[in-house]
Amino acid sequence: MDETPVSLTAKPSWLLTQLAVYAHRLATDGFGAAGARGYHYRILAALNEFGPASQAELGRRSRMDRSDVVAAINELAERDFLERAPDPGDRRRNIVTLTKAGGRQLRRIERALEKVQDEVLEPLPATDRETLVRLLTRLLVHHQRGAASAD
Amino acid sequence: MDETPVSLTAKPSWLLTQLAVYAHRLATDGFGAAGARGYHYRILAALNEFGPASQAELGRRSRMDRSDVVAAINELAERDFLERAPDPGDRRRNIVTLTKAGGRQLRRIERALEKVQDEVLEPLPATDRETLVRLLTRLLVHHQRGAASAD
DNA sequence: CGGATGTCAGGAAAACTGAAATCC
DNA sequence: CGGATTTCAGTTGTCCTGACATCC
Repeated sequence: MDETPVSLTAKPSWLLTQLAVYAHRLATDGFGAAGARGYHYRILAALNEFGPASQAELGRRSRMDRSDVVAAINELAERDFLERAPDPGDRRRNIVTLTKAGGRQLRRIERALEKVQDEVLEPLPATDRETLVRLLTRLLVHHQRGAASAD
Repeated sequence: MDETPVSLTAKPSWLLTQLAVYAHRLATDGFGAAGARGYHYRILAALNEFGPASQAELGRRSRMDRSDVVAAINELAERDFLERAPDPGDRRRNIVTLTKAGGRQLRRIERALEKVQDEVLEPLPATDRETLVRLLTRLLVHHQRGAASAD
């Protein structure tokens, strides 16, 4: 059980692939500890960030397919984490709203994710963590623009 | 089709989740363009980085389950991208070796991934890209240590 | 009519579990 | 014996496609 050979000349693609696998494993554990899965977190977080929305709009904001939104919302509604009501102004749509229990569940998931985060970012000092978050934010803002909306 | 509402106060977990989905989508496209998938890339890259290895060792280095290594190696061997020979010193093991065609396939995949990378990193200037890669490298080196080896 | 929405059926790739046979 | 390796069978969660009925 000796040291792992770690290549320092590895391509960024390899870096990202390996880190993504590792982070995904930890995140899955975090979701499980909160009695949830990734789709649940993304729906709840989108509702909390941007307020009530139609299912299609939720799909855009959380980068989920509409068909998967249906299933996830069914599961969340069954546990009273959100409410689904017909839109009086547009009979095609359902307006999805976060409930108080849903807010509590979201905070539970976020606490689990913060643990995961600390674990992943453990080798970096605080300033570097901030730098990393700042860079990732810029990436997301750029790529999110024009991906959703049209409500 | 107006602007997407982008929250700048979003939690890092939300950031990472969204970016991971986006990057995964692009990476899948890249793999497809090269006639491969993620598991193939990870096996080929691990062979190229660290040289011939047993299947179990390959699984550790590429963070793959041993059972998935079997299937991926079957598919790669069928296309002559690698060779699987019994280890004369340990009859439990197969020694997997990258072929010339496998090296070419790896470079094809890497070219596709570089395109994806440029697309993802597009909003960042060169210095910020270097910073990001440096931070990610530090994370991977830290988390890789003690995850594999024992050959 | 085109376009958006909600819904359902199903597929592909990834990550994982459990078990068996073989060998050190 | 315990432990490692290869292999197979099967499960779960994610991402995606195609289709349909409904409504703007």
